[in-house]
Amino acid sequence: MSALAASWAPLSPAERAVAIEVLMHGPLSRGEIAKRLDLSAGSLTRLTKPLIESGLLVEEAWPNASRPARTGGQGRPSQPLDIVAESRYFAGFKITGDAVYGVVTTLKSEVVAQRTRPLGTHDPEEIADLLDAFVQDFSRDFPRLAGIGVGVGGHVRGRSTVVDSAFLDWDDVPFAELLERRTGLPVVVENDVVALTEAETWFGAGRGLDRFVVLTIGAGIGYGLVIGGTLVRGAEDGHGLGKRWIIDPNGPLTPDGERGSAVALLSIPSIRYQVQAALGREIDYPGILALAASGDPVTGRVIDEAARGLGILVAQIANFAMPQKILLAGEGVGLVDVAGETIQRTIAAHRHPLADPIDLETKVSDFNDWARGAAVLAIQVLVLGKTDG
Amino acid sequence: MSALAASWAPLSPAERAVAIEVLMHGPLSRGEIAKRLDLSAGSLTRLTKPLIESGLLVEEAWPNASRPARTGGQGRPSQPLDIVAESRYFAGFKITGDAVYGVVTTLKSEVVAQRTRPLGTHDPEEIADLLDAFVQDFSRDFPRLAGIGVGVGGHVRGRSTVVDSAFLDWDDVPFAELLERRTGLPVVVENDVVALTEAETWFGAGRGLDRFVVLTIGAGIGYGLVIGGTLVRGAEDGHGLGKRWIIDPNGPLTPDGERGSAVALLSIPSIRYQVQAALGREIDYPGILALAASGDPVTGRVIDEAARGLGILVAQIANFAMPQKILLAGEGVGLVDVAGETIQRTIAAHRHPLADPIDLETKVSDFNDWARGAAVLAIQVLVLGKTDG
DNA sequence: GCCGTTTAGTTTCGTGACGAAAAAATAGAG
DNA sequence: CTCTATTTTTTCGTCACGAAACTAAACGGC
Repeated sequence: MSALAASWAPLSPAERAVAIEVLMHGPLSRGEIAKRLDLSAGSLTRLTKPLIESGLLVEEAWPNASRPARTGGQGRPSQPLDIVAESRYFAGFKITGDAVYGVVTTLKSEVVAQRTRPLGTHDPEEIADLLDAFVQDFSRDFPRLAGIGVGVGGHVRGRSTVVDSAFLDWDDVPFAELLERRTGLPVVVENDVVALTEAETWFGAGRGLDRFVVLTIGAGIGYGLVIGGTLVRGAEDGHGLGKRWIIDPNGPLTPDGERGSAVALLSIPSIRYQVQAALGREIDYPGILALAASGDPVTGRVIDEAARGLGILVAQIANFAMPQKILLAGEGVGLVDVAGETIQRTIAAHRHPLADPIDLETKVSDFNDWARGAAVLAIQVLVLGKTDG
Repeated sequence: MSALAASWAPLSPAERAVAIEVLMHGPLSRGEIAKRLDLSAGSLTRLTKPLIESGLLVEEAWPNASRPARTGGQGRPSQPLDIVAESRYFAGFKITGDAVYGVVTTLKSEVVAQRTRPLGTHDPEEIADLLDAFVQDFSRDFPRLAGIGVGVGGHVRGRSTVVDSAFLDWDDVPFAELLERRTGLPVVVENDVVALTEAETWFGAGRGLDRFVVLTIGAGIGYGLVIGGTLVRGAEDGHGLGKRWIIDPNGPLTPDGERGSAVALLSIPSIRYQVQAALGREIDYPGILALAASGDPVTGRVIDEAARGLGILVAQIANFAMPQKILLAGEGVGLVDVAGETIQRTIAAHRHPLADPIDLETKVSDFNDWARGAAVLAIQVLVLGKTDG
């Protein structure tokens, strides 16, 4: 069984399309898949056979005794196919400057285990050792680990090499190779925002949407644009777009980012920097939000400015990309709870009153969600052979 | 010959890809096309044969006596193929509220004739009659007219029906049908900005670029975004995006567009409205630009505000879409000549100093360029069977 | 309970697009 | 004139696909 599952043949383009369709849109009968992919019924018999034999798909089994209420029609009942979520497990990691976050997910991207460890070093070899230890650990519970995805803040080339990463101080580190040598498993390395956006597009808030934007607020500002269901790749991925994204030329100046940039206004370190400079003492981000919510004027001013900046950013994105949905994610979205009204008011001021309202979703995400995003990348690349990017 | 050329079989997807490759990237040998499209040499022999027989392509003939200097190599010389530009002619029209602009182009989108006529009515039937007269006229000089493209400001459905057009006061007019009935030629109707953007992507400033933006300034503001070499279509096409595009919530209020919107700041009617209100007399757009250039303070203030608005707009587009090039087109680009410095300064203020400089191209375009864009759409749809959109 | 009806899925067969490889064409070099 | 290099053509085998006939599995009417 494990040996059989291990020998998944590389999928043909048509098989891949079938697998993705089932993975993204739940159980589907052959006929339904045929309609969606514009193929003949005969082709679907042909395409699904090897996928079922290899264990990637199963015919959905009804409870032996009674079937679910028929949908009314007569005729032979359709036979929905579904992904065997547990046929393979994937490890996903998010590496920050301070810690490593690891998760194990099924093929359907459900997290079944997670673990965190602080990082005492930025040395690639040592971090690879640490991740290897994670993987060995995970392997005990999930022997059928099929691949590893790694997300880092920074620019990644060829899904394998970290070209540069400010948080880690890396420069052209072939991290996929380092980790593959240790674990013997295939490794996919990608920019963290790219990974999170892909994950949300396939399994999260952006599922099935044609146009979709992910905006992350955390140590930096991340931006992922999906058009036609596909992530738009650009040279700017992981290049600190947010540092250059000037929202207000007269805005605050902070150590990170240009004056008035998205990073300077919105990122957690910049907000802490501003508040701490004003208060004259150390305070963490949740503390700042609590202070602002309780009416503290100094903190409130900083948060208010951040909220206005976010409103402008969202309005600009909405104006240019016209996404069906904008997802705010990252560790800094608590801002929305505290200053949601200011954000909405600012958005309204920069949009036509008759323009379509923006579907703005906020997802309180932690670093494990980033790790899950990396695991989704591994699923895409390793199981389905998705190659672009 | 004419009969043969008239019977171009519909192209298969692979043939279409070959035709488009040759059309867009000049004369190419079979081997070169094979490399670009990732096909085998044998396939190229197969695919090019019917295209040559149908007269769409030719083997480039060298001057009989002497060949051009060989590229150095030995071996059988390659045989470049080229589009027969004159094998078919296309008519393109731009309909404004005041006039109809018509051109005739070759397959390579070279304009070989053009004509203008003022419009005394907005009645669809009468305008169709007028266009029919144009076509009859053009047909005398270019009997091999193969199709007609029509560009209108407004929202167009299915490349055939004008859903609404503010300038013409049309509402669900099946204009393609009206014109096809009269001329007997296939007609493609499309939003004018879409047509211009496609034309510039295929044959103009955006040729071969992956990311490209067209921003038009005229009676309104138009925005065309090309990603991955393909125009991004959205529900907003022709829906007056510029009216809602708020640049400065405290900006001027004019009859068109929302206060401080792109249209209110930049469009020709809005600029004229502002200047005329201030001067208390009628003045045309070139006159305004001349006044501003000569240092008139009243006009200068309006133009300055427009220039700053344009700078912000360009900076936002650059930040968000990261295009390799932004093309400013339309009848209102004269603004750039007069206030180029202000525009550049404003762009710089809203961009990081280290961000890649923006490749900003200005094209002084008149209505005939819009008409040419419509002809390009007809080429895409009618000859090459491009169906999306 | 048997039989038509209906819908889902399978099998068979023919077509067509493609690549691999051999062959032909066409040039320059010696 | 022959050899070699390069492009193009031809030939042939493979494979993916759709059409259509066929089988499977349900329901309802009698």
